[in-house]
Amino acid sequence: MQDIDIFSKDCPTRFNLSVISGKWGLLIILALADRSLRFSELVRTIGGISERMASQTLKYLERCGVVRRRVVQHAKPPQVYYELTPLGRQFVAPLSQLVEIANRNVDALIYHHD
Amino acid sequence: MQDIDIFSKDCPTRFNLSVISGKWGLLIILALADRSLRFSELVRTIGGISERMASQTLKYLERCGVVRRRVVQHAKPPQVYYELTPLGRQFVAPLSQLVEIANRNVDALIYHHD
DNA sequence: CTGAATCCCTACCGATACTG
DNA sequence: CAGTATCGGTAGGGATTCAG
Repeated sequence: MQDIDIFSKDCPTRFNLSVISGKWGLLIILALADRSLRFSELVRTIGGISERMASQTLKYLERCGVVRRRVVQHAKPPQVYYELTPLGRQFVAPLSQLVEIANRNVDALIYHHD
Repeated sequence: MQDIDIFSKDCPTRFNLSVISGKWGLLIILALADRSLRFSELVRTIGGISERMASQTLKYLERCGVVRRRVVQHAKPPQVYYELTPLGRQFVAPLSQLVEIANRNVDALIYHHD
């Protein structure tokens, strides 16, 4: 714990938070919160996401150790499941809280023009 | 509350979360968590942020009702303080939790190449 | 001190088409 | 079904300069 300062320019934690700073990371993590999903299920679940971004973001989250990819062998057509790792699961609670806050204040939070 | 579905394509909440999805929003909110800061204090606090992005992001957060701008009159040179609104303060707790998780797992979370 | 203005670049992202 | 490949637009962001 000790010397980590998120306000420091080169703080690795700052980079780590990029798992949710993108457009889709947060949504994917929450989509997988309850149960593992197949690729196409995930795409259908998250309205507006393209297959390209689903694939790309999943790969990124996997590389960060947040998501695990599980292939069901001998299945035709192939089945690939995605699920949160224990590490990824830790993010669910605070992210859910953020969403709740945003929901509660959905009227106040709107961008006020001029 | 009721019908808000974050997985729906046009969910306003999804947009609202853009206050933290950028590169600087989360850091600014946490920097202002303890006390209000002047513009240059904020820039110095958050390592690596440019004046341009500080100004731009603050304006954005202000428009969203998360940050309030307070000008001290009759001060020369001018003093401008930024502070969280009650709405903004709600985000502090979950965001702190995210940072803590990222800190705890700073080694595991690193992007794994190949 | 507190920004606004400009320039420019890149990374992100959407759309579409294609593959095993 | 589960992706990859390619193309191109756009918004995010850095560097620098200027202004009240």
